[in-house]
Amino acid sequence: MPQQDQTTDLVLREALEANGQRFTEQRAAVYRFLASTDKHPTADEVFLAVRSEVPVISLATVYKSLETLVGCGLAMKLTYGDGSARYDGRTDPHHHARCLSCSRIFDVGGHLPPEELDDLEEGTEGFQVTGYRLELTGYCSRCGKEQAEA
Amino acid sequence: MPQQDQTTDLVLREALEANGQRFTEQRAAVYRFLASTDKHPTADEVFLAVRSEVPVISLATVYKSLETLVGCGLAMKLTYGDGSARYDGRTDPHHHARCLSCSRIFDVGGHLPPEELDDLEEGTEGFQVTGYRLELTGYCSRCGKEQAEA
DNA sequence: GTATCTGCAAATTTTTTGCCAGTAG
DNA sequence: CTACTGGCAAAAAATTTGCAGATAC
Repeated sequence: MPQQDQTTDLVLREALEANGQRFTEQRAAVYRFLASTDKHPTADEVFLAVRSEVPVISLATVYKSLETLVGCGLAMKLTYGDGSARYDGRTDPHHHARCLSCSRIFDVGGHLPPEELDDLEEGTEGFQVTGYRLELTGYCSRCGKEQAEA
Repeated sequence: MPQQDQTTDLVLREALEANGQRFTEQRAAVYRFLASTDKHPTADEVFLAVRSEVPVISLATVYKSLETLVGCGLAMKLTYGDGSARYDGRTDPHHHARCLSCSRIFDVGGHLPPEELDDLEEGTEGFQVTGYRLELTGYCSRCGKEQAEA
């Protein structure tokens, strides 16, 4: 097992134990895949990818594992209008850009300055804000090109 | 029919015609309901509400009508991790605050200053930004109170 | 008159659940 | 050991679709 995977496994083990959950090979495989990609796969895509490394895993287990990871703060669940949920292994503050044509998700760095959030919170009347999610919509370079050519 | 409904119907009619679609009583009922509430109902909730006014409408038609409205720019489809999509009849720029406890959605006024968006777009490398969506997460006044009491 | 829309029921898609055997701690 | 997990298959939930009759224009 590569050095990097050992580190990843350790992170996972500690997060699981902190939440009173057990470390299992299936959860590790799901987490390793999520941590290794900058894509934002659906549960089914995770299943297909993981199955090629850990042949014995079921789709239901992938769903359960993903929810466990989300519960431990090691992944984020993203939902868009296209039917299935997507999962993101990055937990540092960042945003997403979603292509309206091909539905792929891209990472965007940076974060809003605190004063902007304060301004927004002013209008919330007793709503206690703990976080936020920002998503740009538009067309990725590939789809934008196709549009221009059409 | 109240004056306001006549205006609402006219808006709908024009938007539909601009998109080559027909004005129907079912679409009007769905749109009137969406425009009259500041809730963010699911398709099923729209169905239940509309059915009490227009007894003969089916859930499938509600789904079709909602998609038509979204296509005409008269409504927005919002998805969260809780299974079903929600629809928002407000089309002016505004944000949402979602309660992590009860899952209700609240409107938040205001919009980001353009320079913030420009900053974000810098990191997108060829992604052509057409819009954005910002969502605050936290606890609404009702659920926040319950938490404090517990 | 004709293309579009609706209602119905059936199909699809996505996600969750119950239950028994297996395994981590 | 004992409780938590995984696999399987079945169920549930959400949404979409095919088609015949109805309707807007």
